Amino acid sequence: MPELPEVETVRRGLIPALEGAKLVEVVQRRKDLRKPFPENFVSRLEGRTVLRLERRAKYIMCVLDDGWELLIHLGMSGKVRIFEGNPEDYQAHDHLEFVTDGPKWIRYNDPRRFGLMDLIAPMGRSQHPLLRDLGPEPLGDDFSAEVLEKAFAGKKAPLKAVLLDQRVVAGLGNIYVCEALHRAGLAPTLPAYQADKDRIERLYLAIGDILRAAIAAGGSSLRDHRQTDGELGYFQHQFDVYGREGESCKSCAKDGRTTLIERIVQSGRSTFYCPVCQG
DNA sequence: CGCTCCACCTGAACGC
DNA sequence: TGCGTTCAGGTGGAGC
Repeated sequence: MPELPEVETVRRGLIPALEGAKLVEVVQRRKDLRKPFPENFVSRLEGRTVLRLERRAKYIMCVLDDGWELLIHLGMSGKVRIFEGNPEDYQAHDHLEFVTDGPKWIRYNDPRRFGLMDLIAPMGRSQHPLLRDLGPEPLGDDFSAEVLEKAFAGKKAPLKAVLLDQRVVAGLGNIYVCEALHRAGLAPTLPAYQADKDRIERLYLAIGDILRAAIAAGGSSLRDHRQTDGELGYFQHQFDVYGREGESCKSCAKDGRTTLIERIVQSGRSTFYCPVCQG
């Protein structure tokens, strides 16, 4: 499910409930998600205070008062909800609960269990196997057209596949890659090394524009994504291509042309694009 | 190493 | 109504 804008929406939603709050009780209902929970997960969290919530790529990092960090990845279907006080009985796939001294009740639900959690030792973030190979944050100072240019050099994989590679730039997924390529007017099938400076500059700008707009809309809700209050995200209404196979291209329509969005499969995943303005 | 494919898991949507 | 098939926002390991 969640790409950078959805994860950032969840992080922002969690701030008022978790920053400065003590975890007075942690309820863990199964031993694993995609990976096993860390050893003694509950006892290592109970009594800890959360100092800050940060985000790296699609990971939420909870910085704890003992220097350790709780790392959360939502996988495809992970959801975090915040309740005031004790919510009614738990439902299927409610795998984890955090009770704070707030008292806010934070619940992690993940039907497909592609999510994962881990504990990172103090100062261990840069060595962590899930984090160490990540590329730059697309909304951070380390990301630029030059970074893309270097990453694209010599790569004959299509732009779609290269932008999904978290080592190139961290946080994009299937939706926002499709949308960014459309906004930049680039064919998803173009071998990365063939993209010239001009196109790369457009792509760089498009990525930032799309992500900022999506965060402002609370992310995109297709099936699973919810904000932490249960509210939907709204960016799906602004999609130009994603999920719009057979519908008309909005930017072509502005130029007085009628063209239809197409769907192809690249590295096993749907790509939506306009064959005319992404020529 | 570069690249593609597949499995991991559940549920929703669709066709018959 | 029910059953089988397909697909889904991610990721890492297998395999070529």
